[in-house]
Amino acid sequence: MKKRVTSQEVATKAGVSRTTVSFVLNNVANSHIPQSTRIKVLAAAEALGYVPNAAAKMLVSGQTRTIGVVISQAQHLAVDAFIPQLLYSLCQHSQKAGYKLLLETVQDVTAPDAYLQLVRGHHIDGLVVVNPRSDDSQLPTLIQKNFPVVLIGAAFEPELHNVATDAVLASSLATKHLISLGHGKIAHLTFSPEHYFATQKRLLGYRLALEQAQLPYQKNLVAIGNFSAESGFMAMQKLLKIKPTAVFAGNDTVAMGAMAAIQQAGLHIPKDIAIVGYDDIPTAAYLSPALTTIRVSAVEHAQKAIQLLEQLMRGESISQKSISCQTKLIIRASCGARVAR
Amino acid sequence: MKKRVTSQEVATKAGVSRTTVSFVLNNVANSHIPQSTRIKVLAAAEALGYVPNAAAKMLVSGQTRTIGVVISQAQHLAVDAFIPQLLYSLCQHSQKAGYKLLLETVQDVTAPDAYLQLVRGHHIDGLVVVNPRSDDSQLPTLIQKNFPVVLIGAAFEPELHNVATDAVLASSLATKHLISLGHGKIAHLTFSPEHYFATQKRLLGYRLALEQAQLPYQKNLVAIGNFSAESGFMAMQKLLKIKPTAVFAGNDTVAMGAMAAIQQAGLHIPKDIAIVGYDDIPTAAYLSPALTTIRVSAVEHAQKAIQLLEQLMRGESISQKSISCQTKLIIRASCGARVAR
DNA sequence: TAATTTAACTAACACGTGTTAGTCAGGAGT
DNA sequence: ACTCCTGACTAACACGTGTTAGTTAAATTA
Repeated sequence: MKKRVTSQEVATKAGVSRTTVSFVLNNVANSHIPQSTRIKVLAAAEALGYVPNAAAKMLVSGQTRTIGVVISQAQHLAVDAFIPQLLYSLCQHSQKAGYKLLLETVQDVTAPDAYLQLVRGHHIDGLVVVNPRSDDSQLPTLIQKNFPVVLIGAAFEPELHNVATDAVLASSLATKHLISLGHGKIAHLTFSPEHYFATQKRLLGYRLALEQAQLPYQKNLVAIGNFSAESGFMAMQKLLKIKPTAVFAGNDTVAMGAMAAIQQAGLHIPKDIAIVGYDDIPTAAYLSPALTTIRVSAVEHAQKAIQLLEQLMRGESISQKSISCQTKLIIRASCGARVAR
Repeated sequence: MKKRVTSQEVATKAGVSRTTVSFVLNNVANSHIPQSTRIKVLAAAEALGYVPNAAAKMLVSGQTRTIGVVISQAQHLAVDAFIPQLLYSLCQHSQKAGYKLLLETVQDVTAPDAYLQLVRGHHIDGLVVVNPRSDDSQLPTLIQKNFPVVLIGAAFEPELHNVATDAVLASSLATKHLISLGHGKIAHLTFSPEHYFATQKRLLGYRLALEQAQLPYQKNLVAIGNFSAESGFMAMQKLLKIKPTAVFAGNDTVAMGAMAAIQQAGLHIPKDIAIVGYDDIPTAAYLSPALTTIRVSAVEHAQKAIQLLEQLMRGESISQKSISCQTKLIIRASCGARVAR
């Protein structure tokens, strides 16, 4: 049945006090334990298969060694291929730093303060929020209470610590690439509704590139996606009526939907319409044609976010609240710059 | 700074004992609390923003209200689109049942008993293992100790509780569909190495269908994938040398890679080579051509797994250890049965 | 030799909660 | 008048750990 081994049992078996057991197992400095007893204790613990009770440890230490991960608007997880990559890397790096990962998803309909309960109940020591919404009013409250929070994706308030790419720059780069290939009627397909900050930034980069090339910004050349390939497909069908010669898509998943819409309309990529995506998800290179896209490193985001969060949890004050990750334009066949994979 | 509110403070503020506070907040039956004091306590708790300390609650109750999710060979998460769908649904349903989700990934190189620490340290009340490996020796040990474990994907030992589809049947169905379209030289591309039980089952279904149609089983028509589109691409390149007229892929992600390899070789899908996938990931309908595939409901898997796990955690004994989920053949353009999406 | 330090160890408290066993006043029953 | 019950409430223990403040005996120092 349930056989829980306590440190008391280890102590009894080793013929010492519980305190000594604790000193040995936690390698407490200045505790003057001779090698002989140390070995006795370790042997007893091993023999009994002792593992300290997590709850008791949390209670006494006030720390949970657990990081909460909030994915706002949870359905992304199932639909957008970038989030899983991020989650995987977060898992890796937090594990390496000795932290567990508590996954929390937030629906639109649900009260958005679900993760607040985790904090108040002392379930977690720190929080990572993926793709935060600019209308999330709870986050500033947390920061104000000095709780360690790191955002992945653009921060909408200057006091928030965050890890992100320069999305404006990257989007402008992608758009300029299309301009340099001679396109003048370039559409933009967002990957999410406009109240997401990341979407606002990509849209801005697109506009900036047009502006610098002295091309007019036409509002009807912008279509709104909603994370899924399906939303990309439908949005592209609307765009096709205006006959753009190129599309810059807000992420690779909606780009896939857009490509399907273009091809179903009997048009050729990139001959009739060129397309550039964003994220470089693992399957991007294996589409037909292979997708030109902005490479964003999920690994780098995760690693830097965990590192930043660790500093915050240790109570260190951070000078630079905003950390930037590199991006790179990966040229494949879908933009028409070259045909080879 | 850190302002943690205890039940003692609530008691003091309400002018009652801590015990009374506990009775009110936990709605303990037969505790004879009049409405007047009940209101006082609730008001005080509300005013102070009291949230019970999770660690203390765990310690005294012995329960954590947390479910562990183990993803063996973690990189799947980043690469195979079915796992995120599953994870999302697991999140949904466990949340609904009042449980938190602790995410644990297991590498091949890492000691596979990482999740064992979670169990022994009483971090979690139950465990869900996604796509277990048949060579995982720790799982039977856990079951033996009566710890609640549910596998998603085929169970490799009869005593293990599991939720899965009849993969043999579904794979046979997919293969038979290709046979019915007149194909005689049908290749199979696995989605993972053969020591995964799910892969063994899909391979078996493929062989059974060939057998029933009196087609020979040729070992060189089977190529081994490794979860990613990239692995599918490379495996397909090998298969192309043998010139099959159809391919049954072990999942949609490797199918994507295979499609890229076929098209890059200048061949047409489905005219030259037909292809059928497995899983029906959200983007399957938006490939070029749209992918014919076996639809597996991640939602159904997750829902049934959580339900089963709940029963186990409540200590109920289960009569039926193996729970089956439905599958369905979704016919799209890639098999050539019809051209329309 | 007496005083002080030090190595080796432990008793006891704190963490915040759920729960059992019990106290106390007042009303009902005989 | 005495017992018995019951509504309203609480003191005190248990959960398993980390840690502080001691307690011995031996070793070092004055």
